[in-house]
Amino acid sequence: MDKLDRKILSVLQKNARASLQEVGAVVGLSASPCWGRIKKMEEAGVIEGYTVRLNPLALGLGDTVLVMVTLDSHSDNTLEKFGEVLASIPEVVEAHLVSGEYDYLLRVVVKDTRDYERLLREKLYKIRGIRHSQSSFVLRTLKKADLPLGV
Amino acid sequence: MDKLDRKILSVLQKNARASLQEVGAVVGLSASPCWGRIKKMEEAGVIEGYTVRLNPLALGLGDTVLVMVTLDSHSDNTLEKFGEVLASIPEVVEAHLVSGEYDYLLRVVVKDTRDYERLLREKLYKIRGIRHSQSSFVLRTLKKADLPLGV
DNA sequence: CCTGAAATTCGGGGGGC
DNA sequence: GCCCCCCGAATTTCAGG
Repeated sequence: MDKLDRKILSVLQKNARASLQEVGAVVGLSASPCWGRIKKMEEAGVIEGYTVRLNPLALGLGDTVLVMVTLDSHSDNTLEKFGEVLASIPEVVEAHLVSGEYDYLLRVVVKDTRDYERLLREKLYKIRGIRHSQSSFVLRTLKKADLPLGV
Repeated sequence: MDKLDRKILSVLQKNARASLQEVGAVVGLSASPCWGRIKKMEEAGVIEGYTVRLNPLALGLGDTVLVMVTLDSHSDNTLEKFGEVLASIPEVVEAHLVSGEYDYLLRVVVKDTRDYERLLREKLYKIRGIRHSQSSFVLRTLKKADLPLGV
């Protein structure tokens, strides 16, 4: 992981389909060493995969909701069960155990507020062990940036 | 945007470097119509780009912090200024205007708690117009999923 | 809108420096 | 380590159904 590796990652973060020659041109290498470095970072687990950035609105997913959750009990069992249930709800795209006033922060993506109400009623409110939850709608996204690689 | 398009996106979300033949094999098409559909979705803005999923820990970025911010004033000017300042801080990887008890939720990625303290002191606390802020560390991530495409 | 094939570009892997 | 070159595979274009 030297400066060149970080430069390569920075290019790939902006466009993961850039050809090796394009990557090489930016970082000042030819294609083959770039290829070797990328393979190495894939094997080392630095690169976890390649994905597409989608526009949720264009897909009919108009609302993102941040849900702050507090659990009743903090036993290993409750925690594990909660994780399992969340894994089975596709609208829950992120779930984090956090420090502070509440226990979890979920990011939920839905079509609209009606869809969210349905999700709350049919899925989230049915989860046992939730003491309290608070929903916060994303009204506007000001920034969505790549990881800071310092290059 | 029919079922096939969503299926293609679902494949690309899991692996944006899948060859057109691999994509085609999954959705039941040959390579060329897949290519055409992908191009169309790129032009329509459904696909915003391709990126790499990185392991922050492997890059020395050990801590993710969620910062809830309340502003003093909600004038257009304050709001715009705040956005501009956030744009210039690479550690702030996401910033959302939200409904509810506070105004903004930021996602900040740093090396460690010392690094976060430095960021707070040198950058965030210097921003004019912040009434209150509250930091919440991500202790564990239970889920990180693709957008729900219903396929 | 698809299939299938042709032309072009790219990925993946050697050998030399 | 990197660069250059080669071969097989992928992308992209375009005929025809």
